[in-house]
Amino acid sequence: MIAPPKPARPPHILIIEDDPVTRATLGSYLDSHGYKVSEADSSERAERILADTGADLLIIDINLSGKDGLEITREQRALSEIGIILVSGRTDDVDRIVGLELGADDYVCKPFNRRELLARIKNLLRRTAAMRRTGRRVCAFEGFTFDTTSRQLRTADGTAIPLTRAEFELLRQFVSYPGAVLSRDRLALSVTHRSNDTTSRTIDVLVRRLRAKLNDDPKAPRIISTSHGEGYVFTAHLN
Amino acid sequence: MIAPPKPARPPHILIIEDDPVTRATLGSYLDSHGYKVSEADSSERAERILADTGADLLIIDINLSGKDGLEITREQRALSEIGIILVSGRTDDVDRIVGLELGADDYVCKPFNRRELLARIKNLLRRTAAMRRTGRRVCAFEGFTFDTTSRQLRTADGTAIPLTRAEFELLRQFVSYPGAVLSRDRLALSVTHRSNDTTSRTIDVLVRRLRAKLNDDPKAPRIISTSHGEGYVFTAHLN
DNA sequence: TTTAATTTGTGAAAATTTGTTAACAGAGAG
DNA sequence: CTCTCTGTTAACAAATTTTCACAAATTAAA
Repeated sequence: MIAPPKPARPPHILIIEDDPVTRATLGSYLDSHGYKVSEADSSERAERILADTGADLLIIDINLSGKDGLEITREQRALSEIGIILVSGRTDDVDRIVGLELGADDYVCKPFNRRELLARIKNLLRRTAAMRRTGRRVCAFEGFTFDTTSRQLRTADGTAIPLTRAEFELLRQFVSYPGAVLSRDRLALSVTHRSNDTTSRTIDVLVRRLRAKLNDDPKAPRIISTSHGEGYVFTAHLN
Repeated sequence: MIAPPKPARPPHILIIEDDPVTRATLGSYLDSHGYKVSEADSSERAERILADTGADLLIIDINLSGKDGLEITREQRALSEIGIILVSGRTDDVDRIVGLELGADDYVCKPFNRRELLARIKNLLRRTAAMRRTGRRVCAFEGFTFDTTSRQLRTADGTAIPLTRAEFELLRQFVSYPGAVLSRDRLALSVTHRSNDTTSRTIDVLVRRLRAKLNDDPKAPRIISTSHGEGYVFTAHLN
């Protein structure tokens, strides 16, 4: 068995805020403190970013047009243990309590002190990092989230796509070694229970089925590419 | 090898507050919500309690005579990852920021809303749960609570679901090793003491009955997933 | 460029494993 | 002793995985 490499990367913070000034100011402040920052002006954009790249922590303005911050909180908390900090323009007890009871980790009112928010972010990331270690490992790519603990693959809108054991093992291998060409032999090692000879088409058939579930066209693959004569490569952008 | 049952505790909250009225009011409120509550009027008594019984979460008044709340925060954070919520009579930006930067998870100002504080406590305990999980006797998942001491399974509304001995042993194995694939052989070992019977369908039938009691659809399982050719996995996330 | 050799994609059948129902034996309670 | 409940087994249905035959694509050679 091969140990999965764990590249150290800065925590990824997604700011969901429709006021451009607040968003940009906060974004550059967090960026200057070494975080990877993404910005979204609506729930749709946010969901897109989460599906594509995932995030470690969400900073959500509660007063968004369209789907509001509380709704996003409810949905995301149902899907994962991601850190959530709500930001509101009003000092409203009801909003605050509802937000916290939906599972938001924190609630700060504008105008907030940036240094205070940074301290809260640090503490929350420490907590969620600890949880990630003992808990689940989930990654996101091309509009899918893949949770290796609950063995679930979901689309951006949260629909679960059932995977068979072999499909799950295969995808787990791929996301563990993104960008690396994996030979059929090696893939078979983690997927199959039988001793496979070189003429076996098992992996090819499995790749085909997995591609179908990922809506990946074999003639122009974006997620699992074929490396002729060598094997297959996971070519989607991870996290 | 079957893991021996270890002692469980409901979350233990230690209130460090020198005003007797605030302390007693908050204490009985949290007690009525099912937490184990201890009270201390000084850092000395708090340290004594922590040394004697430990705690999962500290609620600390920042303005204590003698060693103050910030000092306690610094010391405890150096010692452990215990949850810390600071309470202050003043709305003071400096105190708040210093407290948070020392590693306090939260900071609330008096007069605080009890329901809000309860929500914050719940969220924080959920975050620190991963660290306390080792050796729990009671666990919760997907709307169920499972008590390995009283051998009871309950739904969210408190309805008891009777489990047979075999079903109980099976579920205990699953919650003891969440996310791990458990072979039929191993499961059979803990359920009955007849092992190495490859043609037996006993475990399958038991899993089916357990799934039925947990309302888990075998075609899209969320709690007990099948790992074809290997066994079964507990895939719900433990709260 | 054309052709041959090799590799990959595809659909479906075969082999294997799991899900389901019902019946059966034995332990324990009354 | 009879009755109920639990665990086990058998038989068959359904799902998963492997194998196979052949089409399509890619590479190498002429």
